[in-house]
Amino acid sequence: MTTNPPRSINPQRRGRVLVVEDEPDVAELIRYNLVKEGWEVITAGSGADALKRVRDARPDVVLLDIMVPQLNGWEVCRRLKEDPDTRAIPVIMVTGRVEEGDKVLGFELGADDYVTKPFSPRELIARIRAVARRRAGSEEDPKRSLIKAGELEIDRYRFEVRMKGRPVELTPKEFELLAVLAKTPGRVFGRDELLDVVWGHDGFVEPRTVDVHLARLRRKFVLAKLPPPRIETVRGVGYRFREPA
Amino acid sequence: MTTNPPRSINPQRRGRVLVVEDEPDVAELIRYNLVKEGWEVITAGSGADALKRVRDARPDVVLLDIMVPQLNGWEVCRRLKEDPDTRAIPVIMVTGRVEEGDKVLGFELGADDYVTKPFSPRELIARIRAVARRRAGSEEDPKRSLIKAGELEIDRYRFEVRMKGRPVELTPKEFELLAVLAKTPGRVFGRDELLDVVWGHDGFVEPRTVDVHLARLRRKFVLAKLPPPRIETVRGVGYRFREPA
DNA sequence: CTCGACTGTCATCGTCATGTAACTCGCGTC
DNA sequence: GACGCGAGTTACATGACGATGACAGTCGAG
Repeated sequence: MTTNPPRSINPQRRGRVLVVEDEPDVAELIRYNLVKEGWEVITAGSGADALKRVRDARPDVVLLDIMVPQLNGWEVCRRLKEDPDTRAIPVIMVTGRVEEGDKVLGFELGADDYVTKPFSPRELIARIRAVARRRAGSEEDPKRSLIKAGELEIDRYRFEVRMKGRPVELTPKEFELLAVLAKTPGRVFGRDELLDVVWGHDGFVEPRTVDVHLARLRRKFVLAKLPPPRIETVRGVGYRFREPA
Repeated sequence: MTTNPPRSINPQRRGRVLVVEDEPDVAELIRYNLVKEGWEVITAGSGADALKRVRDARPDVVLLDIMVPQLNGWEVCRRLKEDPDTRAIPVIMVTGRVEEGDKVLGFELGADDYVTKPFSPRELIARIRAVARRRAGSEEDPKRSLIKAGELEIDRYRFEVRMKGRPVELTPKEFELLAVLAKTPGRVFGRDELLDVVWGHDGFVEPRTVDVHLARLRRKFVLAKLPPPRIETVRGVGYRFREPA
């Protein structure tokens, strides 16, 4: 895909992206890459401006830097998600640093995805495509961040996991790991892959660390006298969540 | 082991990295750390040299210092990304300064990531891993990861093989062997060829080892009371997966 | 500041995947 | 039938890999 040489300019209309970014260099960089991929790009330099542009330009995706003047990214996101009229528009947050709390906070406020600086153009495109596709497919589910697998329920919205109806307290990393695995049952995730998805791209972490977190995850279920989630180890490859089938 | 040197068995094969760096000390430091992690490292001391090495050594990742003689890093990156033949190879820029403008420029030229000096070995490894993995993933269509041959299904996505709908547990080598053979039915693969594809170019393995793995492969099907896959032995030549025709 | 929660890394240990040699078997030719 | 070659099979040593426990560092709450 990335190696499509004969792609002409604007091969197909992909949609409209609102880029909220106060730093002109970065904004221009993003615009350049998006336009090259066939997206229509509009920009806003401040939070207040962003809200205005959303209303009159109705973008398909909002790319939202956290540190913008007038209204910060969190606030803009919150307001967008409050308004029934704009709630359905996917928001991708752009953060300069990965702070654990931020990630949780972001999801609570309804952000649909995250990118942390520095990011590669490829990554950015991929995420925009993903959320845009998600919206196109199922128009309504900001609240369907609820994953069910047999007796297991994972509620991203509340940051809560229940097994047989009983809640299990997990740390952010454990939670994310479980959520990612359970979201695509049967699929095997390599350690590096999990690091990418869960830790993001700023984490310089040993792949083995994944093991440790999974061990802790499993133990918490056992200590709560509950059956642990069906996370299987695929030796030499990675981990997988067993399908309920 | 009587006929083999006692050591030099690579712990794990990760891939090949081209390090473009004119300062020998730095280059050596990087090499040391990468080799320790199981990477194969080749080096280039100038931009012109780098381009040459990329063409004949086909690295999986290029680590590119900006300030190298003859052609600077930007230029090397631009040329790599211009050539359809090398465009897909991920490039990580190494910059001495934290200039925002540099980052932008780097991305416009197609760099996939960058690190700024001074960087920790860990960070370097993490980024190389991430970028290499991303490329490996993006090359293949997830739908095409499913191979079907009669009653046999090979699902790379789940790392699972099913015969008549029933899963058969295989080790990585067995899985890879079966997948390679089944992907091109009818075609005869020599042992050396299979070693190349499945084992990679690193460790030197006896060709007869292929036999052993195939034997284990077949046995696993028999033990599962399932018909073994139609892998035929072509005496004096190699093996072939019989077409379902 | 102290405490505790969370996280990342390392060392250790048991298990299993892997590579190799040795032996057996089948199939051809003389 | 003896022989030779190549493939199937078995047995075994090795070390790669994953689970787990211990420990240190970080961060935020109080």
